[in-house]
Amino acid sequence: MHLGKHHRSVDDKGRIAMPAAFRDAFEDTGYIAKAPGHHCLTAYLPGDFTATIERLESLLREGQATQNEYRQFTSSAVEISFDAQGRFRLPKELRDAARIEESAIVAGVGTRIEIWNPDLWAGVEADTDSLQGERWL
Amino acid sequence: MHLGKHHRSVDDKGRIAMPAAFRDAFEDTGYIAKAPGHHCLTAYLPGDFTATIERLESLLREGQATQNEYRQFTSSAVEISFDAQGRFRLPKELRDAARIEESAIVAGVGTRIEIWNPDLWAGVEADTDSLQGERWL
DNA sequence: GGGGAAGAGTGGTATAAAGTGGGGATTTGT
DNA sequence: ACAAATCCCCACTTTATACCACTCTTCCCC
Repeated sequence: MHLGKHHRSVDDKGRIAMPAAFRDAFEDTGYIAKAPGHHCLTAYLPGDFTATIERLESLLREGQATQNEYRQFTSSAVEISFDAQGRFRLPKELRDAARIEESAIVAGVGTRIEIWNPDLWAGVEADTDSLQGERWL
Repeated sequence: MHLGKHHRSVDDKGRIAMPAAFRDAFEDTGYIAKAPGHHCLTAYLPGDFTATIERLESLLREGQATQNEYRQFTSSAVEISFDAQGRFRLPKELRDAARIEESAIVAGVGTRIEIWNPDLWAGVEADTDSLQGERWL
């Protein structure tokens, strides 16, 4: 279970410090891919990533997903590793896709971890139209 | 069942003493998240928090809740722990969201525990328009 | 009622960890 | 061979965490 929102600087080498709260969940490596819709990126623990791939492949066999969806997801994904300070490198390709420049929001979203352009994330928080917490509080 | 209202100081490190009346209900940890509408914060026992998350995820699968609702709730949440004096640390992010500065009201609200800016809490107590206790007294 | 003990609430200090920036060697590609 | 990108260290600043000290109230028990 991943919780909490963290603002992180992105240096000119594309390095981002994984928040300590999430870091322990990763052993040595992890995976990052474009989220469907490409508004943000999603970071996966190794086990979660392979499970996601298998789920997608299963949908593919059942005709519930397209080959191009499969192509986009797998080809956007990269394996990441951490340096001695707990940082990982986000390839320029993925930074551009999510419009991430000098800083980013790393958010724990329950089952997943998302990486956002701060301005786009502000849009998520401004979306109060859907706030109807009475239903689940 | 949580009852009672307690005024607590918040020091410059964001520490708040959990009222002794509530403290025993928490074993070692608990969770705090922004309440929908963000007028206050809600503190959860570990079991209550996971139950709430599961309720929300269930609504999400059924299309009764949005991804942004899920993002807002999970990314606002933090796990808390208590020091030897029974205090927990409230991150600045959450203090700002609930406009909590040098003191706060910690109130037992039956099924949940809420944390308020004292002035905003005064507004709750001043709201006598909606008092219609005849129906349930 | 007085004295003492225990618990609750508050404040401060020291230590460890997290986050950030940068240099230089090595690799990669052109 | 050269430029660009990547990797591996090292250094510094800020923030969090653990620890210790003190006050005040409450509750016993004598």
